[in-house]
Amino acid sequence: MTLTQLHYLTAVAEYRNFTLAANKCFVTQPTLSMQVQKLEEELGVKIFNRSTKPILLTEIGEKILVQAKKITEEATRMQDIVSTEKGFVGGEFRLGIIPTIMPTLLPMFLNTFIKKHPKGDLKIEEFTTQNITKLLEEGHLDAGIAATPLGMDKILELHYTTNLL
Amino acid sequence: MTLTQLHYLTAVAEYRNFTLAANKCFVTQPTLSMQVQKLEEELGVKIFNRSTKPILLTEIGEKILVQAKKITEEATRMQDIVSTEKGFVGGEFRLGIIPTIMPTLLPMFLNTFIKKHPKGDLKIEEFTTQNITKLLEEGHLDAGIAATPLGMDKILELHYTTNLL
DNA sequence: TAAAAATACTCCATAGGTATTTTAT
DNA sequence: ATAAAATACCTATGGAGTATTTTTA
Repeated sequence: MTLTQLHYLTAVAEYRNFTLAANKCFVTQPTLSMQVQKLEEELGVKIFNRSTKPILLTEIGEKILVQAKKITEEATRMQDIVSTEKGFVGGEFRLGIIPTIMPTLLPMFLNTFIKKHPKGDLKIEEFTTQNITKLLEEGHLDAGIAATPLGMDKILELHYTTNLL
Repeated sequence: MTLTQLHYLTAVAEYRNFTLAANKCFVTQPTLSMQVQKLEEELGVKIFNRSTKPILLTEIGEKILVQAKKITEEATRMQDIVSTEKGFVGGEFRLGIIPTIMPTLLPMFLNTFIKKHPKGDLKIEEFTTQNITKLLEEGHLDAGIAATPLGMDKILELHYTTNLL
C-alpha cells in the first residue's frame, strides 16, 4: 500500500470514472487502473464495482475510502507542519500588495498567515503589479498579491511561494 | 514521502541507532540511511542530529515523528479494517487442530480470533497433522494449527491464511 | 457502437543490496 | 581504534507510458 495508491483511489471514488480520475491525477488511465488493482489485490478485496454505469464503491470499498482519506489527510498535514516550522525561522517576510485589493483580500490573507506563522515578522508594502513582479524576480519580496491578468506564465513562476501562504 | 520512509524514521527514533534500526526493519543500514536522507531532503529539514553520541531528534524532528506515527498508525488500521470485514463475511470459519496443543495454544488463538472476528462462526475439529495439511489443500479447512516439523515448504503454502489469525 | 476499463508490452526511476570510506568517540 | 553513518556503485522491482484489446451500457 502506497500513499499514491490511496490518492488514486480517492480520485476514482470522487469522479466515479477511471479515465477522468487519471487526468485529475496527471497520470494515464492504465497507470491509475493498475495501481488501484494492486491495492485491491494487496487488501484482498474489490474496492470498486466496475459493472455499474457510473462506477460504484463496494460495501467494503466505502470503509476503505474513509480510511484512505484519513491517511492522506495526515500525510498532507506532515507537509504543513514542516512548512509552518520552516516558515518562521527566516524571520522577516516581505509581502508586496497592490492598493486596489488592500481592503478586501488583505484580511483573508492575514488570517491565514497569522495562523500558519504565529512568529512571523510580516512587512507589507504597496506596489504596482509591475513592480511586484519585478521585486519578486529580484528577491526583494517574498510574496505578492496582485490582480491576475498578468498572465498564467507569471503566476506559475511564483509556485515556490504558494506553500508559504 | 513514502510509508516505508516513515517506518524507518520511527525505527531510528526508537533505537537511536541507524544500524540497529535497519536490522529491526529487515533492511541494510545504507538502505535505511538513504531513505531517511531522502525524507529529510523532501521535507527540507534535518530530522536527526547525527553528531551526538546516541542519535537525537532535532526540534522539528520530534514533531515530524509524532505525525509519522499518526500516519503509519492509520495505515495499519487499513489492514485491520479489511481483515475484520473479510473475516466475517464468509460466515463459517473451519479450523483444524492437533490434539496435543489443544489445551495450550487454543486459548491464545481464540483470544486473537474473537477480537478480530467478533461475528465469526468458528468451527474447531481435531485432526492429525497429515490430515490437516490434506484438508487444507482440499479446501475443507480454512486454517490449521499443527506442530511445525512438517517442513517450512508446507508452512509457506499456508501464507494466505496468516492474516486471518 | 462508442466510451471506458483491462491487458500487454516497454522503459526507467528508485528502493534495496554489497563494498568501502568517512566520521566521530 | 572502533563502532556507526555516509558514500559509491550495482541490481532489480515496480511505477508509469504507449498501444491495443476487451467489456458493457
